[in-house]
Amino acid sequence: MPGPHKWQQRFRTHVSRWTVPREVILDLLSRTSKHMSAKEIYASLYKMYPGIGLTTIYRTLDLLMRTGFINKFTIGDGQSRYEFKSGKKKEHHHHLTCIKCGKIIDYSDFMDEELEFVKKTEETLSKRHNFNVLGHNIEFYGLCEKCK
Amino acid sequence: MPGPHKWQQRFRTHVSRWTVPREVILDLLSRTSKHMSAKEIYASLYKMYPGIGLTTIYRTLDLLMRTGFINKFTIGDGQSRYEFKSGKKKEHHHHLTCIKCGKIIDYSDFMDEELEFVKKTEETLSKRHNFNVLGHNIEFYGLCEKCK
DNA sequence: ATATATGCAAAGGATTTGCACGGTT
DNA sequence: AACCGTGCAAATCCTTTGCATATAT
Repeated sequence: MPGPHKWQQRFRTHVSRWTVPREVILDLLSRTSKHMSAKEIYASLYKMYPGIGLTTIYRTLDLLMRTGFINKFTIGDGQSRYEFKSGKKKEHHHHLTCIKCGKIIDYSDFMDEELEFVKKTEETLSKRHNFNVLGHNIEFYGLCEKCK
Repeated sequence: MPGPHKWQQRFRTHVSRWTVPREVILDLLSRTSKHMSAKEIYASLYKMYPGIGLTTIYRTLDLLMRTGFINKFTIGDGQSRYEFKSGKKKEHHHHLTCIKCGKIIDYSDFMDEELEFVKKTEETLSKRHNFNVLGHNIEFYGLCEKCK
């Protein structure tokens, strides 16, 4: 078990045990800007941490999503993808996906209007439906330059 | 093969052959307000049209999505869901999902702001990335009243 | 010491593919 | 007649579950 870590505190208060798999998975996601699938995370971690199991990755990702550390989304290619929720406005983005070749483009323009729209919607949905809103996914899809 | 149908024309110009499975699937989706999965569509059609295959349903849904008749989306329970794109403002909606029990709430409020936001985003994304934007999915997720 | 997390193997499901037959144009 | 669409069965692929072991607190 590595030494003290920046998330350990927050993690303990929300969840429970701070373990190596949980640290390395969260650490990996916080460092990449990619939308990683469970398999990709597995492949990436295997180098540093052979012996880690895919099952643990799925379980940890689910836990991290439920506790608000990461976002989960699906973009039609059959596998779920995950990304770190940084909280920094800069790093927040949405997706534009090609339904033919699977290409994903991140965009983070219009954030001022979008942010306002999203915030307002979240608040109202929370109240109206008594939901604890944890996150959102906004996706536009279509055919990219090459595929259309 | 049923008689002439309201979509036949539009379908032919965009796609190709007008067949029974294609008609019944599109017809079913146009009549329901549910977010149906392939399996549910299969079960629903089986009564009227025994002998239809699940494979055909998947292939037809994919075709209908690619040609802009329906929307496809996923909400975390592992299966894709489909809904008719009516074009009518009233019927347009987005989703609020509980990540624990899987409950889906449709909401169609804020449509004026949202519509403007969506339209503007679509236009800009189309230009900037040279995309043919076919649709969008906006989802908020969290814990519902019972699960939080 | 005790409750929780992990890893492996197997199970479960959704979706896709190959191929011969049938239906549209 | 030619080509496209369909249906079945098998194959794939992602994700979840059962259970014995290892680990955090």
